[in-house]
This record gives sequence, structure tokens and C-alpha cells, in this order.
Amino acid sequence: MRADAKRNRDRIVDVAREVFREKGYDAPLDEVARRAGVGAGTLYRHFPTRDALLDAIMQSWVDRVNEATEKTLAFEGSDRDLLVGWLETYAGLISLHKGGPAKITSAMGDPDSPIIGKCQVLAQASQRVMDRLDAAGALRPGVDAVGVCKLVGGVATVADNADQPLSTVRPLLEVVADGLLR
Amino acid sequence: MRADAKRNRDRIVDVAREVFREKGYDAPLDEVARRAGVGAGTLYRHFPTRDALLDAIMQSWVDRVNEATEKTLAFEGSDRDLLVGWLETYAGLISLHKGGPAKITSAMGDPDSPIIGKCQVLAQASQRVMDRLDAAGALRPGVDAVGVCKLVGGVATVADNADQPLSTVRPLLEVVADGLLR
DNA sequence: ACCTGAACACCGTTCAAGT
DNA sequence: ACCTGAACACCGTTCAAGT
Repeated sequence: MRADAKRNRDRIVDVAREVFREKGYDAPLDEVARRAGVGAGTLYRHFPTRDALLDAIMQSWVDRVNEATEKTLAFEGSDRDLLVGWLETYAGLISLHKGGPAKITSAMGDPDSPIIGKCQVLAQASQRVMDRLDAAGALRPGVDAVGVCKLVGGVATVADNADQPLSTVRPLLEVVADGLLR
Repeated sequence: MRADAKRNRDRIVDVAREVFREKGYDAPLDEVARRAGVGAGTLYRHFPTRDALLDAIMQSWVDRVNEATEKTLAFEGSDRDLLVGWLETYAGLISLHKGGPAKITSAMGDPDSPIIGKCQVLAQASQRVMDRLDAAGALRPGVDAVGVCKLVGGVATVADNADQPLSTVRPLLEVVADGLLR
């Protein structure tokens, strides 16, 4: 890749992260191009779809997911507290930008989604937490990690769609936790 | 209202119901106007916003909600079966058209929503079912009907966004039920 | 009083012309 | 090889002119 191309690509990703944070995942791409100082065509050359751009943005976010997972696994307390904590952490991770919860959760089972890789990171994180709880004999039988992701994703989507802070749905996450625990 | 105005209004509602069923709640309004044989301005005169049109469409749907509620209340079986059955019924009622679950659930706590009346019908239905379970001492303390609506709405939204049939999320509804029951 | 449909605005996407 | 930006498509919304 030519040096100027790489520079443009990087600028687009940085600017997009900013714009999406301000206006949500469905912000006009035109504005991204404008602020990045490139033509619309350049944006489309690098990222043929909005999802391709999202995927690039989420690159750095993977580290945050893994960090949060380690923290959860190191938690020393009751199984319920660990689970509720993880559900809140998970909801927070997918609610970074407006539109995120719906986007990520609906990709969560679609092998053809352009952001499937990022979903797998999340699903595996969730799996590790469930494994730990299962080893302790704390889970009801038949609980699968992807299902948990969808359930919490649904709750986060509700809060996001209604423009309400995640804290308002904490009681719902507790219901989910109680439904998952033995 | 003049006779021709009423005729146009009725035609618009009928056609919109059809178009929304075919293409979801965000189908082009242009198509509704065209199929109804009216100008775009006429549609906007009668229904200044898309939500106002939705609200009109959902008028007949209220009967169906009440019918389903009666059926649930008359159910003779275990509390868990009753609850799971209601959650599935509820999910079905809000999933009539694509986009419905998100639309209805995000309006579910916003007093300014144009479809708030329809949400209240749902919330009250949910309340009656919870009351019956509560009278039987089956519910965990602190469960409120609107919360249940949001939770199930979240699950239905997930299925709807991913273009998957509701049956795929039945296990998730069981988790919710277990979380609600004592 | 109500209707029509052209016109405008907005935004996603493409592509011919330029470097 | 990459970029620009005008041009096109699509759809929501308004409004002047008509009945």
C-alpha cells in the first residue's frame, strides 16, 4: 500500500471512531469523509461497506474485551455477583456507540457478517466466564454462551434504542442472571 | 371530515398495513401513497409522522392483545408453563411486522411516544398476568410488568434484527421465565 | 377543505477525469 | 495506484397550484 493511501486509511478510521461516538453507528459517511479530508470515493475504496469500517474501528476494542474478561475471571466473590458483574461488563462493551448493541447482537450468529470476527471474540469471552461458573456447578443445564450474549444484547439494545443509560436496565440483568443460575 | 378525505384516510391505513407487513415498519412511505392512489402530500396531511401512521394501523391489533391476555389468564396448568406461554405470546404480538419489536419496546417508557397508548395496552396486559402469578406467590419480589415487557421485547428485537423466527429464541424466554419465578 | 405532484433536501454510491 | 468531486439514485418532506 502506498504511503499516502495508508495515511488516508488511518485518518478515516480515526475520524470515523470520533464521528460514530458523537452521532452513533449510522452517522452520515459523508461527514466522515469530509472531516478526514478525503473524497467520498476514497472512503468507499478503503471500506466498501459501513460494516467494513465498523470492523476496522473495533480493532482496538478487542483488547478492552480481553482485559475485562481477565478481570472477571479473577473476581473473588459469589457466583451471582460474578455473573451479574460480567453481564454488566458485557452490556457496557457493546454499548460504546449508539446502535452498537443492535449491530453486534444481530451479527452474533450470522457467519457472513463482516464483523463476525469481533462477535467471536465476545462469544469466546462469554464462554470462558460460563465455563468457570459451570465448573463451580453454578449454572442451570443447557445454558450456552452465545445465548447469553443474545440475551444481554437484547437488554442493551432496549436501553440503547430508548436512549437510556445502561444503569436503568440493571434490574433486568439481575433477572437474567437468576434465570441462568441453578 | 369530508367523505373523500375519510375514504383516502381509510385506504392509506389499509394499504400501509399491507406494505408494512411485506417490507417492515420502515418501508418507503412513497410506496404507501402510490398504492393507495393518493399524492404524497395527502399521506402527510393525514399522518404527519410515520409513527402516527403506525398508531392508526395498530388500532385493530389491540383486540388481539386483549384476546390473547384472556386466553392466558384462563390457562390451567403450572405457573411456569403459563409464564413461558405468555412470554411467547407477548413476543409474537410485538413481532407482527419487521421492526415492530424495537419500535414498540423503545416506546415502552417514553410518555411522549406517538404510540404510547398501544404500549400501555401491552403493559397492562402484562400487569394482569403478573398479578395472577404474584397472587399465587410464584414471582420473585421486585418484578414489575414493564420490566418484563422490556426484557421480552429485547429478546424479540434480537430475533427480528437477525431475521430469525421467534422459535429460535424460545430457550432465551425460558431463561427469562426462570429468572422471574421464585 | 382537500388533493396533487413537482421540487427540495439529504445521503449513499459510482465513476470519469485528474495526479 | 490512488484520489477527487460531480453526478446519480433514493426517499422523506414541503408547498404552490388546482379542484
